[in-house]
Amino acid sequence: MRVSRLMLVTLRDVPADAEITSHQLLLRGGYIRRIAAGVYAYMPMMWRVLNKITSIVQTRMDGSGALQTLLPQLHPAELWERSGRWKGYTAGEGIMFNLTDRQNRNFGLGPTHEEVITTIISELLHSYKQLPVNLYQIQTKFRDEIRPRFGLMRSREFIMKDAYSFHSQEIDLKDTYERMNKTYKEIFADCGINTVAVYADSGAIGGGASQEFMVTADSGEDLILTSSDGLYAANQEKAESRPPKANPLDKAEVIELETPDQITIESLCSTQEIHPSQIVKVILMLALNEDETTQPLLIAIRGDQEVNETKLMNMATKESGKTILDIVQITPDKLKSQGLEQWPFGAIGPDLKDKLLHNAKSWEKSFLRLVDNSAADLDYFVCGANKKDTHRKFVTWDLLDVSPIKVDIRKAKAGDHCIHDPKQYLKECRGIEVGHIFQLGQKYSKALNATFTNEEGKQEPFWMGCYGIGISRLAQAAIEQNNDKEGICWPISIAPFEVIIVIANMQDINQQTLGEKIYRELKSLGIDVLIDDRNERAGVKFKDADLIGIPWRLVVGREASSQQVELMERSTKKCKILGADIAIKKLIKEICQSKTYLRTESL
RNA sequence: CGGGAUGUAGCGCAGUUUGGUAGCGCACUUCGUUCGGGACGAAGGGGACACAGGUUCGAAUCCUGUCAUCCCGACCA
Repeated sequence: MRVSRLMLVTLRDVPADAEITSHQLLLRGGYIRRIAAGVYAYMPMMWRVLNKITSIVQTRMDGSGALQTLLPQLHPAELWERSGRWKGYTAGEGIMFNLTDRQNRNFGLGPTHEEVITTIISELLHSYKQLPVNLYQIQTKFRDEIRPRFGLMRSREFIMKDAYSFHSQEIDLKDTYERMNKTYKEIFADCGINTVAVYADSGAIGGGASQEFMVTADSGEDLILTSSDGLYAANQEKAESRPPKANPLDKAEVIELETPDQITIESLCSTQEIHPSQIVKVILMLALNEDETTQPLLIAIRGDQEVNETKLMNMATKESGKTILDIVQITPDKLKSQGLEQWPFGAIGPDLKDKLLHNAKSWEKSFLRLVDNSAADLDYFVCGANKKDTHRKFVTWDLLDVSPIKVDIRKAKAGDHCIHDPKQYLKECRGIEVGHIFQLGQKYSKALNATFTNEEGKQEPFWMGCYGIGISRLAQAAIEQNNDKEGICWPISIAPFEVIIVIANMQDINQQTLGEKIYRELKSLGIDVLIDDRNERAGVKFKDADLIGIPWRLVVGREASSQQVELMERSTKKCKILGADIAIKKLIKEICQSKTYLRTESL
């Protein structure tokens, strides 16, 4: 390809609405154009990058035995109603774009494809003998993100590879899940990016075990906790740890403390000379259920610890048996609108009585009481007395006439000691999620009544797994991980071009002739080569080549008359003056090496 | 949706306080000189100043409303 024909438009200034490096470089290099919030056009060079990633993904997925398909983007609401996700995905802060057709039927624009694929498979496959299968597609997805940001990182229209596997037994699902885990590691390695596999919450997709693949980068939206020995890594949403040791409170008879205006842990501790770990703090929340009921939650946790909202959501769902849309705090306003008297916020103990709810207009009449292990393990502690400006000291759980459900809803933090080995502690870093694999189990097959006949001749819901990779996000994440102050340094396997030939001075006929000759030769060898034949000054061409990040740069300049060229590696800036023939040989060797690596690994 | 900020040429910005009919740098066009790290000179082209009302002899500037974009929280590949 010729730069003169590439409609290459690069920007010197950084567009004001781009915050992170990778987004700025994509815009400056002319790779993408914004059309609306979270909606981007992929320009020709970007499309080449996406195709390279796509092709790596296809090679590896095909190699793993998966079958490629293409599913519709327009989904009938009925399908989503059957799985029970229509409301959650469209109402309130739901992320599914939806519309009605001319017959007034509801449709959604596919944010994910479990419903569609499960329906198809259940219609098509009826026997365990036809299983397992693993189907994937590479396709544009739509999610009406509450806040699109960072260019392709969180866009509303994006390219994703998603795969769905169907099994007759759980063990077989686990097998495929492990194979996908391995395949993903190969895909990311092929793409030339470093990822960390972390344990993850399965979130809205639901189901059992799940793992995310993170590109580590300071701009990442997720917080990752890893153990110092490298054996454990998890998203903070999921991470488990040992709480720091509490400062034990000596045994004594319960006393009441006067604690005027000491409604925060800090003020309580400094005035009463106690340690946060000696307190059981109580947080009052409301679970807004899908069936439009509202369940008050009373959560107790040790004073020096914080609640992990994801874990809380999961435990509250499990214990209440209801689908929860959201969890919000109970505020004085909310009490008022329920026609309830005000509660002594700041001095509430785990034994707050259900009686206080009896006059509520629409809330459930008793608390769902959860206590985090950190608080449940305290022998003697300080807690609110359920009276304004009053706390109690030396309280025990036996004294309180309540039996909350013991759970882990504590937020693990950097510095906490690990579950698998108390000698190890957690460190934190940020990451960009580029892949996620899930063992869905039978969640969707049950909801959609998708069954097969098992070996005993009985109907059984399919065992399912699902596996996603954000293709367009991955492209940007690769830049976030590979750039310098001059621009992008694409890993060669996903670079839009492998080499750029820069003719330093187009006026010089020797340079032009030699440049064109090398261009033809590299092209005939199947190398993705770009030639900068623009009538620009050398400096401009060098700046552009650095900015757009082509891995190899071959400059045909002053030494062209003696067949000498300059070969530079973009990422290392290592540069050599070589005879043209030798430079070509070296290039072929370097580029083919990266390609054969790809092929041999996939066997 | 809540909190904060910004909308002036393709991009980056000034002008808004104190109303007087739009400017700078980059990019673009033409000519000349230059030609290995975003050249220089000269001459050009491009703007209903986000939109809609209002105040005024006169509005980018003042008032009201709307919309869009970005940042901080919930969502996720």
